[in-house]
Amino acid sequence: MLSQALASSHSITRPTPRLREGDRAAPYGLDEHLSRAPMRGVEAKEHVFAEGDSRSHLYRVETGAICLYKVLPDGRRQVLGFAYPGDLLGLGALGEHQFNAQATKPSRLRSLPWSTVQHVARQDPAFGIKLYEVMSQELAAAHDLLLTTGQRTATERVAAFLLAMARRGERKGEDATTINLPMTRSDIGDFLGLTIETVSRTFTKLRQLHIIDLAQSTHVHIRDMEALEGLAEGGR
Amino acid sequence: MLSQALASSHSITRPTPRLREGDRAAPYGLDEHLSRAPMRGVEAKEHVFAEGDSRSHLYRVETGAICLYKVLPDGRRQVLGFAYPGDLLGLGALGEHQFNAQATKPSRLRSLPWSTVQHVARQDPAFGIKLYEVMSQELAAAHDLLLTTGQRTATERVAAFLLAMARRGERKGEDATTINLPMTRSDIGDFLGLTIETVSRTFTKLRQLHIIDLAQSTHVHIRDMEALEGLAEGGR
DNA sequence: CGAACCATTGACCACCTTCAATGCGAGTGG
DNA sequence: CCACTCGCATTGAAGGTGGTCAATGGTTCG
Repeated sequence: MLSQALASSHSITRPTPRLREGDRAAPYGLDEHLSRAPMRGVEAKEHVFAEGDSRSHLYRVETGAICLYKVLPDGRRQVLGFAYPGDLLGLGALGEHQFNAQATKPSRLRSLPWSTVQHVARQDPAFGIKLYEVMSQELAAAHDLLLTTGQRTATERVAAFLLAMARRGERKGEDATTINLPMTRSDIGDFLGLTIETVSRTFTKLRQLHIIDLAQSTHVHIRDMEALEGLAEGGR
Repeated sequence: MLSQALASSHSITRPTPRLREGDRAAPYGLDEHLSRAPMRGVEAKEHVFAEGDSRSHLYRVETGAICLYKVLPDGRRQVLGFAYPGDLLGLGALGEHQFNAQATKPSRLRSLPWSTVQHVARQDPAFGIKLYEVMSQELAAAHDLLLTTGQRTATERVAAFLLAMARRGERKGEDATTINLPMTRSDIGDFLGLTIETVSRTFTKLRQLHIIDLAQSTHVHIRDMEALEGLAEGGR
């Protein structure tokens, strides 16, 4: 058993946990309801919901990008993740929302009242299990981010972030070497636990190393994928 | 609606998100099975399971304390949390465990095969929903830890950690001003994203400020709860 | 064209890490 | 019973990474 080999900690070599985006795909049954649900448009910087709001609706992002974050009383902000088209929004313990959800650019979402979700749950006894699996993926994504913000250096964090974005685009059929960043440096910094200056300097450093191109600040082209992967894993 | 007031970010004042321990209480039905489940003993430093192991059992901690962590290839470690008596262990997406679970001291756990869990799920249509709620709490705890490791200073992190431990003890009927730490400085450091030296120095600093007493390294007495709360919230 | 916002770059510095030595407590064997 | 050892915690000194403060540059939008 593996437990034996782990008698002392710090001795494990595994595939690096990657910074993953929680793919919040909707379970069957819910999909149909969502596809018929009314569309809600939000402008850039507008909030879909805020921490403390009662959990009135379940959302699915159709277009745009939503930034999920928590704030400390003095304004320091931690971005927990981003929701992209196809992702579910608003899942979580009953009662109130535990974080804020703010559009980083004009976006559209399908919104389904929780009463409908509960209706679906009653129809489908396996529905709860599916929600559980969605939450498990969210939790795994949060754990990966914890590992990143808690242990990695600035360069590693930015490299891991870019790779995660590239892979996300790839899964959606886009070119893996081309990344479009639908968020500001501030969003990225607060996501990775860095300041905007450090994020910017790290981008510049990657550009000077010929690992990426930066035509515009929102448009990244990966020149050297292997180097980027090397940096993300422990290249400091 | 609150969304209005949030048109610009960084303008929110809410009760500070506290570093919370995920109370992994078992849903009804499962409890009965768990109470009859065989007990498994683990020694200090022994692993209950490792990342990559197949998810064969669901555990409930009966005595002791279990450290949950992930490691990077070069050995850097992020502790995701600790499981104490009453907490469930081994929940998560199907397939493989996503992190390691290692006893910090001699511990005992009830272990239930996943086949039994699935049996319970078939009996109780609401069981999935309960699992979902448990995972939601886990996710909220992970988000709080993210906010802490990503944004707080060393002093704030340690203060928040001590407060979380004090409140946990309080909920179990213990004196809120007395904390027993069933883990090493290394575990605490890897939990908070700090080195053992910084953790140790911060403890010393809190002692010199007459906020805590440190009879032994594992035994903390809180002298000034309000000061500790102040530090945790933004006292730097 | 001007204004507002965001990103970049530079200089300085603080906090935390790193490296190293010492202290302390528990367990073991002489 | 004491000496020895091992693991863990504490303390000190030095250095680096990333933060802070500030100025400049670029882009978008009215």
